[in-house]
Amino acid sequence: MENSKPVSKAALRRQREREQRYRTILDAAETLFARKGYQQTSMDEIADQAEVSVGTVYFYFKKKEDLLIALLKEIGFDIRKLLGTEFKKAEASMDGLKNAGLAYFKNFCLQYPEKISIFFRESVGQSQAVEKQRKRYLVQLTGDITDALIRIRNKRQISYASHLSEELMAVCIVGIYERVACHYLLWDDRSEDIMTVARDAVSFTLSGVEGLVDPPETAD
Amino acid sequence: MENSKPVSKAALRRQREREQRYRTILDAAETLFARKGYQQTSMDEIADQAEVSVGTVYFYFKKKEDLLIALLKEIGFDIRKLLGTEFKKAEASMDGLKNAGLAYFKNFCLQYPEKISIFFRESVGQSQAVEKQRKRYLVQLTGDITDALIRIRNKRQISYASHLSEELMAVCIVGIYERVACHYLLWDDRSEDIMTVARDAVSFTLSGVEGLVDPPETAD
Amino acid sequence: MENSKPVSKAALRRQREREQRYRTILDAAETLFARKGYQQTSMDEIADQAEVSVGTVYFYFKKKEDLLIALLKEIGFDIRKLLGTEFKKAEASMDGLKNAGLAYFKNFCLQYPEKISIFFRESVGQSQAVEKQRKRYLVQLTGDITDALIRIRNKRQISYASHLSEELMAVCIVGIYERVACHYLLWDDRSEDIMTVARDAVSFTLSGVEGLVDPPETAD
Amino acid sequence: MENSKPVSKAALRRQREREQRYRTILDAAETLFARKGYQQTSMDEIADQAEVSVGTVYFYFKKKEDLLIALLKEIGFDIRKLLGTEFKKAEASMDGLKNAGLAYFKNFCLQYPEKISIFFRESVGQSQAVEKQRKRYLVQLTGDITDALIRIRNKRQISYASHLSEELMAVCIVGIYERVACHYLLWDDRSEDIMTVARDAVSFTLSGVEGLVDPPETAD
DNA sequence: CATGAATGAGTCTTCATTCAT
DNA sequence: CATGAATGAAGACTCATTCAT
Repeated sequence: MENSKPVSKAALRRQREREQRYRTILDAAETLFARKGYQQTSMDEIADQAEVSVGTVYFYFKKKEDLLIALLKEIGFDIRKLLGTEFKKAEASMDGLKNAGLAYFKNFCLQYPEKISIFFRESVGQSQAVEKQRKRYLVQLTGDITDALIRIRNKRQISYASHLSEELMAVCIVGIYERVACHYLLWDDRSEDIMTVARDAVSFTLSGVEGLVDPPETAD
Repeated sequence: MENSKPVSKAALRRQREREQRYRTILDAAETLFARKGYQQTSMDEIADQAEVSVGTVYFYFKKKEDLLIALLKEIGFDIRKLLGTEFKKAEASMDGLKNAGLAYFKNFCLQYPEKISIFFRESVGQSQAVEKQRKRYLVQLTGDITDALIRIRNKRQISYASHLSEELMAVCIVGIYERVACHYLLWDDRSEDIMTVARDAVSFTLSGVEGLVDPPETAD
Repeated sequence: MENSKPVSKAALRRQREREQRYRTILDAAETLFARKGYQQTSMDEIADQAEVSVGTVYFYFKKKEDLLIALLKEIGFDIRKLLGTEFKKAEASMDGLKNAGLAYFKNFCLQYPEKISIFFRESVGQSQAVEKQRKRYLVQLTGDITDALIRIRNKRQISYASHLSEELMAVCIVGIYERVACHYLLWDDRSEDIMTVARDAVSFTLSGVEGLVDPPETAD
Repeated sequence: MENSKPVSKAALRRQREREQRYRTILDAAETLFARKGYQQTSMDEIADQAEVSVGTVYFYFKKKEDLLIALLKEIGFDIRKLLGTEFKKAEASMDGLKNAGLAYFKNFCLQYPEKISIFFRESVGQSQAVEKQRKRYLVQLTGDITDALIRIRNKRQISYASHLSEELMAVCIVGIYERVACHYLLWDDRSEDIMTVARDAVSFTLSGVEGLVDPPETAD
C-alpha cells in the first residue's frame, strides 16, 4: 500500500508539471501569434518565449498548426461558455441575447484582445487544416446562437421569415461581433468607446432579429 | 499632321500589350490564390498559370505581396462601385441600402466567389503590409456605408442612438455581408439558397438600422 | 565628289555620337561602381544613369565585365602615361621616380579617387576574366617601373642585390602606391594630408631602392 | 562531489563537436573561396565540401558574408601573432622588423597561399560589411607595425621625417608585403624564388625606414 | 522527457542577357 | 541603332520537423 503511493505522488507531480508545460507553451504561442502573426512566428521563437527547447514544443504539439488549432479550440470554447452562461441566466428570452452580446465585449474582447486577434485574424488564411478547425468552431458558435434563437421562438410562439432564418440570424450576429471587435480593437484601438459601441451593436442585433419575426406578433 | 505621332501606333500597342500581360498575371494569381490559398501558391506556379516566366511576373509586381494587394484593391473597388451605384439609384433612402445588399449577393458573391475568398480569407493573417491595405479598403467601404446612412438620416430628419452609431452600423453591415458570404459560399456551398439568405440578411440589416433610430419617428 | 561628302559627314556625326554614347555609359559605370560597388550595381542602374536603355549598354559592351575591364584599361593607361611622362622628363634618374610618385598622388589620386576605388578595390575579387585583365595592367605598370629602374641602373653603372631586384622593387613600389592611396583616400579621407604622406612615401621608396644597390656606390 | 557535474562530460563533448563542425565548415569555405573565388562559391557547395547540409552551415554562420568575415578575422589574427612574436624576440630593433618580414614569407605565405588569396583578393570588392572588417583587420596590422616602429624610434632616440611618418611607413610595409605576396604567389607561382624575393623586399623595407629617419643619426 | 544540433525541401527574388519591334 | 519587355538560371536563406544523446 505504502509503496504504491509514492509512485502516484511522483506521477501526480509529473502530470501537473506536464500540464504546466503545455500551458506555458500555449501561452507563449498565443502571445507571439497575436504580437507578430502566425506566419511570422517561428517554432524557435515560441520555444524561447516558453523557455523550453524546440524539441519540447514538439513533444506537446506535433505540428506548428496544432498550436494554432489548440488556441482556436480554447478561445472558441471560452466564447461559447460565456454565451452559454448568459443564455442560461435569462432563459430563452431576448435578454439572454442582449446580455451575451454585452458580456462578449466587456468580459472577453476588452480582457483578451490577443484572443480576438488569433480567432479572427491569425487563424484565417492559413492552411486547410486550420481553416477546417476554424470553421468547426465558428459553426458550433453559430449553432449555439441558432439554438438560442429557436428556444426564444418556441417560447414566444412566433416564427421567422424563412426556414433558414434562425441560422442566418446567427451567422449575422457572429459576423457583427467579429467585425466590430476587429474594427474597434485591432484596427483602431478605441477600447474606451467599446461599451458605447457594444450597446449599439447589441441594439442593432436585437432589432435585426425582431425584424425577421414573421408574422409580427399580433398584439390582440 | 497625322503622322506627327508615328510613335503612337507602336507605343499604343505596347501599352495595350503591357496591360494585357498585367491582367493575365493578376488573373492567374486570383485563380490560384482562391483555389490553393495565398501561402500555398508559389510565384513559379503563378508564372506557369499565366504562361510567362517568373521574371515577367516580377517585372509587373515587385513582390508576391503586391499581387495580393493589387487584387485587394481591385475587389475593394468593384464592391464600392456596386454599392455606390445602388446608393445613387435610390438616393438617400433605405431602399438604397436594401438594393445594395441584394446586388452584393446576386451580382458579386454569386458571380465571383473567388474574389470573396481573396477579400475575406486569403488576404487575412498575412504580412503587415497586406493587413494594412486590407484595412484601408475595408475602412473605405465602411466609410461609404456610413456616408449613405448619414444621408438617409439627414433626409429623414432623424438621429441615431449615439454619435458613433452611423459608423457602428456600417461596421455591422460589413460584418454581416462578410460572414454571410463566407458561410454560405466558401464553407457550405449553398449557392442555390443564397438569394433567400440574402433577403433575410437584408431584412436583418434594415431592421437593425431602424432599431438605432432615436428618437423613434413619431407617427403623428 | 560632292555627294561623297554628305555621306561622310553623316557618317562622321554618327561616329562622333557613338563615341559620345560609349563615354557616357562608361562614365556612368565608373560613377556607380565607385559609389556602390561593382557587384551592387546592376546593368539597369547603369543604363538609367547614362540615360539610355539596357539594350544600348549591351550594344557597346557585350558583358557587364567588359565595362569593368574597359575602365581598368583606361585607368591603367592613364597611370602609365603619367608615370611615363615623368620618367621621360628626368631621363633615367632617381628624380624621375620621385616626380612620378608625387605626380601620382597629386595629379591622379586627389583628382580621381573614384578611379583609385575601381582600380584597387572594385576590380579585385571578381571573375577570372577581370582578374586576368587586372593582372595584365598591373604587370605592365610594374614593367614600366622595372624598365625605369634598369635604365637608372645602367646610367649609374650600378647593380642591384639580385637578378630579381629590379622587378621586385617595382612590385614594392606598386604595392606602396596602391596601399597608401587606399588607406588615405578610400578608408580615411585624409585628402588634406595627402601631400605630406606622398612626400614620405616617395622618400621611403627612394631609400628602399638605394638600399638594394649593390655593391654600394663607393664614394672614392 | 565529482558527479555533481555529470553534465560536463556530455556537455563538453558537445562543445567539442560543435567546434569541430565550425572548423570543418570554415575550412571548406576557405578551400573553396581560395580555389573558385568567393562569388563563384555557392553555399550549397560549401555544405557539400564540409559534408553537412546547408542548414547546418547556416546554423553556424548566419550569412554567407559571415564565413568570409570569420576567415578574415582568423587570418588577420594569425599574421599579427606571427609578427608579434618576431617583434618580441628582437625587442625594439630593426632586426625585429627584418625577421618579421622573413617569417611572413617563409612561415605564412609559403605555407598558406590560400589564406593570402582570401585576405588580399577574395575579400576585396565584396559587400560593405566585408570591406568594413577587412579595413578593421588591416588597420590593426598597420597599428602593430606602427607601434613597433615607435618603439624602435624611442630606443634609438631618433625621430622620423613627419608626424605621420610612423603610420605611413607601416602602411607602405603592409602594401609591400601584400603586393609581393600576390605577385609572386597568386599571379606567377614563383614559390621557389620566394625567399630571394623576400630578402630583397625586407632590404627594401629596412632601407625605406632608415631613409625617413630624421635628423640622420649623427656619426660621432 | 528534454535538448538542440542537423536536415533539406522549398521559395522568393535578383539580374545578366537576349531579341522582336 | 535604340528600346525595354521577357527570360530563366541561379542562389541565398528560412524554418518546420526529426532524432540521437
